[in-house]
Amino acid sequence: MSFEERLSACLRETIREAYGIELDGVHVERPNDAGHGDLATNLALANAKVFKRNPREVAETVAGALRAPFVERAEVAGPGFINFWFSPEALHEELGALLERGELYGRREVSGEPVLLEYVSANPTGPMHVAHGRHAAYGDSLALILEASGRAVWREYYFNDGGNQIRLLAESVAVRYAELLDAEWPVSDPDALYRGSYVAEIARELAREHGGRYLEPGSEEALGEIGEFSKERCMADIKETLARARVRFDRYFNEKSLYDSGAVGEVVEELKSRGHAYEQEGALWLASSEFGDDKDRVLVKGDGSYTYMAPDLAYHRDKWQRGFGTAVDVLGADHAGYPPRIRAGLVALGVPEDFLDVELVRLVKLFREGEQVKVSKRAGTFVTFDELIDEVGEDVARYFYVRSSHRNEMNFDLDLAIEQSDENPVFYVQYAHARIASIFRRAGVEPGSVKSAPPGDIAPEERALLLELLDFPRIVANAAAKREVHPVPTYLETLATRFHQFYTVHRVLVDDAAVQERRLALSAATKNVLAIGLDLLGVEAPEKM
RNA sequence: GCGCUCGUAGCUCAGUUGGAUAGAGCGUCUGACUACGAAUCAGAAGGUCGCAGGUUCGAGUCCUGCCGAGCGCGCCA
Repeated sequence: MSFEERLSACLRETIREAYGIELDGVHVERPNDAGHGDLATNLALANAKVFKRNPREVAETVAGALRAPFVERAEVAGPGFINFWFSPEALHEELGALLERGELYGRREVSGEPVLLEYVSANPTGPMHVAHGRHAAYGDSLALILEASGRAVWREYYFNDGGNQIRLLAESVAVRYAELLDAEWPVSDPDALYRGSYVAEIARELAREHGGRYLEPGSEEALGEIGEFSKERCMADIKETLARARVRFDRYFNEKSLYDSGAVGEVVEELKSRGHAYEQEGALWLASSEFGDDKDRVLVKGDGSYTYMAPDLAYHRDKWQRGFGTAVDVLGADHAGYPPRIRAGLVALGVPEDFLDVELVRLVKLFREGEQVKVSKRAGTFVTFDELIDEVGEDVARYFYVRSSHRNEMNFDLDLAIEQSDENPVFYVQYAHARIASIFRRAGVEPGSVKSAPPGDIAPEERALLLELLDFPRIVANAAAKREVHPVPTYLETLATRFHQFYTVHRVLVDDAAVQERRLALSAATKNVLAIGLDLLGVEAPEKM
């Protein structure tokens, strides 16, 4: 149990004894100002109405009556805050416990129902671009953070290969393919075609591998084959990029399999039989407005084909049937209208309303030389995730993406990212790790072998560093609960700062054996937490830089 | 028009149930390497937290209105 939790419990106990009052919870927090103690509480102020007494008087009473073995000193300050300082013995005990936990520090035992996390889910109609990169970095780190917080996570990538996107890709490739072979492929709408250079590349590969075998302009069958080929190429390319960015998935789920298994048809029939679908103007509608959506949605179009809603509902029902307790979809903010309608459909199918959670990731705005770059896949004016990694490297790319909240729009200045990539904050954090590794090399000690620290007075810089280290489990738990990744980089930068400050003032390798042992313990703990934290972000923790 | 989200330093961003003097990085300026890595540290400058009200002992945080930006409101996904 953390100091926060223990102190909070002690305070409730003290208040129960002193006033006979049972408070629901006592809020304890780390003050911004080190002069305000290691922990502080505003309980006397926050509960002034309950106590019906002057907050300062309550604070004095509580501070005087508190019995908490790890607290050395409690002081009343300001209008009624109580500030607490830990005893050196308790701090050393915590440091020892941290070292003992090793790489499991900050992790909770896995329990509860597994969560299915779906992210990226880019359709295989081209390479991943920088916005997909943000989804990949956020999703993968979120999965790691959820796992650290004790949730079992299954990662899934869903892609549409049943609709007309693939057909459009096929036509785009077919036109180029025909050109290569001095022929012409007729298309209904030339302006709708994809134009990126990858289209021509796929066409070249098609010609190289299969020659003129599919050169049957206008043939639907040939187009289907070209679509298959193109889709496979794009998917392979996407998987390669994901692997490069250290983004993992347990399963790639394709839309087509839902048609093949009959799941789509089943869902539509079930909605009909449950009385939540009706025919109108030649189409079949889902009565989603009965379940909180703004309006009803079309499930089956007038021409008999399904809208995306049908397979999507089949997919999400499949998630539910597979026994997951929660499904979290990571989607682009331009899909904001999606959650209410898909949730409505699920409720209509008898799936609990809170089964599906959605995290919307905001747009990535690209800038080049101060000017915004309009991204268009069809026009081919986009920057790929691969190109970004080429420029700045995997670590910078991943760190940069998750450093800011996914709920906010991100301005990505390419020139700045490239120019400043050697001053990126990720190196600041990595440097702290490498610096510590260097100390241990010099000392001839294995960091992992340090399991305890001798007690003794500690300097303010050491205390500040240690308190920061002890805050890590709370950071992970909060990040998981709020499904945010960015608190982790923020924390790591603060931790790195605490270490650099400590390092500047105190020498680790000194003659006094007890002092050296304690500082090595502190350094080993810092190295451990930095490595764990960076790992949650998919970033390397280097021994040397 | 209706709905949702957002607005914090020149730039990119943090800010823990509402708490004490709103913090980092980059950029600018000034210092610090003859013992463990200067990819570092110390300091300075830089803010009406979009604007105006309200609730509260206390508001960047909660409520209302306004201004500005983005997204949604398809038989597209």
